[in-house]
Amino acid sequence: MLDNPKCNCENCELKSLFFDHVAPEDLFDICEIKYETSHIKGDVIIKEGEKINEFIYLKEGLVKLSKASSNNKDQIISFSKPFDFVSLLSVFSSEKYNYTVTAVEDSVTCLLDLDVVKRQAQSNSMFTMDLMIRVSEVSDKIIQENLEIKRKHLKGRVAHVLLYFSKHIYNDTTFELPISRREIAEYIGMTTENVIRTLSEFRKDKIIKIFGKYIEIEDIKRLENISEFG
Amino acid sequence: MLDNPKCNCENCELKSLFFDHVAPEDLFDICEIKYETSHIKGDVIIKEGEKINEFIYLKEGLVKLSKASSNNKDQIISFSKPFDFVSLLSVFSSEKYNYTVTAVEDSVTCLLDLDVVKRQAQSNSMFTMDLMIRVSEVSDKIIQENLEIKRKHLKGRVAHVLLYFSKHIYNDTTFELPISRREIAEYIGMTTENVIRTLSEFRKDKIIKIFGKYIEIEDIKRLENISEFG
DNA sequence: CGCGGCTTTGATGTTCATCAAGTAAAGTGG
DNA sequence: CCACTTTACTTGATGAACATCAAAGCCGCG
Repeated sequence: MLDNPKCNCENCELKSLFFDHVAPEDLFDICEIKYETSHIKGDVIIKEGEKINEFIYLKEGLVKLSKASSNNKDQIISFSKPFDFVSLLSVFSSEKYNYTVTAVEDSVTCLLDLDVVKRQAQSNSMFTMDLMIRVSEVSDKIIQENLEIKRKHLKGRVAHVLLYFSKHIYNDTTFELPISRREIAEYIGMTTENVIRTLSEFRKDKIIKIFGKYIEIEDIKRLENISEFG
Repeated sequence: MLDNPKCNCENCELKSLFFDHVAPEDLFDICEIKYETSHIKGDVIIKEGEKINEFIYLKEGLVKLSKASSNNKDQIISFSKPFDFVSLLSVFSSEKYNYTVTAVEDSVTCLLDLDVVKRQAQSNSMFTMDLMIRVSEVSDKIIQENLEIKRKHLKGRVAHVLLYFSKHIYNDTTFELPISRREIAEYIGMTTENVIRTLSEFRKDKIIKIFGKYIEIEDIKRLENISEFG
């Protein structure tokens, strides 16, 4: 029964994140109703204000969490890859999504009916405990990251973002920036022009190399120094 | 048994927040080991870095949640009164407290042994669900509040803080500011001098009256306008 | 009483946003 | 596939917003 070709949740690498403490037969029920969706870069996965009907989690890719502000300016709250999941945020405290989630790389999400998940949560305390720990971790990360950025100036913030993608997302000193200069600006709360100026300055100072969206960190020590004290 | 004079949790006005779904006998066990503590204004209730041994919640008063930054500057993350509880944040995702909690008004906290609470959480899914909803709400509030502040300029931020205390904390257009000008600055990410200048400006423009820590909002419409667009 | 922290105001300089203008890249419809 | 349009990127010049420095009065507390 668990070999049902439609249901490969047993082998899902994310299973242990949420479903370690769910009985196989319950997992099968959940799995039966799941819905996997592919999104290409730029796709809006969740729109703020929409009613929450599903429990959504990210299987592959990279997404941004944002909120529309006045005069069509967005604020980017955080980025998430699989394993540090985001749609958790509103799911248990609100009827509607408070934030928009957009794919910044091609992504795959898995949708579960929220009522089924809630039912499971109400009857299976170990599962609920797992969820709560996740919710707590995700929130904590966002709050801490925002504090970090807040206490820095322009250069420190740009350096911070570069190091964030290098260390936390790509594990490489060379990577393709998945977002535009404007999105960096929306994330760190500065203007696009000043983000560009700062990147150019880092280039002139031989701290990074820039080829369009491709970034190569040449002098990570100095970048870390700027992030910390600049 | 539930009339045990040492155990008045049955009548605690916070009971329904966390303990609606806890069986009376379990509640009694939890209650037996509880520890109520009074703190005067300025007392540090939780220090960042300390090991988390208790589940702490605020019964009375007002506290601030902060984090020490470099060169002895603090960043204030949020304020909490009873019912929107804060120590929840780290409790389930970390071994140690990530933030410092300080009383900004005389406060009373109730401490429960964390293991006992965790044991309850692991066996009582409705209780865990209640907790999770709380964690989710608290985090969401903090994130949203920080976004609001971030998108505003100096004047808008100061106006925002005044309205925050007026509307969310005191429900009155006249109130005593529980925090110093410096703490306002630490909360909104500006300098003390500029906070003071802005308050003085509001006074000159007859938007507020200032008597030391006492604030009287004279023209709330304009203050709201400044908060929104200033 | 005097010391340290909080508050206040002014003068000055730095950081950053805004405006402008041009180039490159990427999507769009015929 | 090419002309067209839009969006992203880049640099410079200017001014506004804000931090920093300085100095003085105030208040509470040991």
